[in-house]
Amino acid sequence: MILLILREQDSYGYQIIQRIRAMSAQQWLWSEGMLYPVLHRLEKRELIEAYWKVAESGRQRKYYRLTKRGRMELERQEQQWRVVQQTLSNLGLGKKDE
Amino acid sequence: MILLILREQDSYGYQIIQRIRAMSAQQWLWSEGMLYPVLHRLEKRELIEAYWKVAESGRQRKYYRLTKRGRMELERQEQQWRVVQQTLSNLGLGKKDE
DNA sequence: AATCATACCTAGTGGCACTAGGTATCACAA
DNA sequence: TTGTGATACCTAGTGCCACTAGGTATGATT
Repeated sequence: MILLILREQDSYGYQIIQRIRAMSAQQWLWSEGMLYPVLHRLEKRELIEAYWKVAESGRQRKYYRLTKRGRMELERQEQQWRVVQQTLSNLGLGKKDE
Repeated sequence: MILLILREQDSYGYQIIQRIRAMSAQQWLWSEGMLYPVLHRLEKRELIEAYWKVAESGRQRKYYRLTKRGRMELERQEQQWRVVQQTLSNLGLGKKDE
């Protein structure tokens, strides 16, 4: 999800959480304590990279950018996702119990 | 996935693995070491229940049956799944990088 | 008799999801 | 001016669980 968000545009932790919350119709309320370790892990794997930037508000924000490796990883995961979807669909997901 | 399989019909460990393998076009190769602990956990949560049965082959097999609670849990998870799908779709999953 | 497929199982490890904190700045109200 | 809420970053600790790597046993095939 983070990689998807960063493919749209560079973003920062707090905003990523808001975005997920909004896109899930308030169904997913990711805590910050969850997010930042994930971001750092993604950075370590060189799927994303960080840079500091001062917003118009005057606040420092740590923006993240998708790297080339990140883009490749995202494609790999989209492929995997299709397998998951296809498999669950084959197993009758969504169909009512007869 | 296990609950989905058991909604179709009662099944046993070894067969469940084969089924997942087949339904995923050989993309998912679940090990038995993975499966059995999960089955036991589901049983403990009373989402499934086990019974021994002798197959025509003469072998003892431990069949699992979906319980009422299991059926309810499966519906809950299908709901969750729709949220996940919708959210990822909203975030542009599947769309090519522009 | 050996090997393969079937059929069940447990122990151990490492990673990670999640909770529960902490720090700091800015805006705004009491 | 202090206190509250939103913004914005972070770490430590716990406990579960995904996964690997084993083990046992039977029936069928070679």
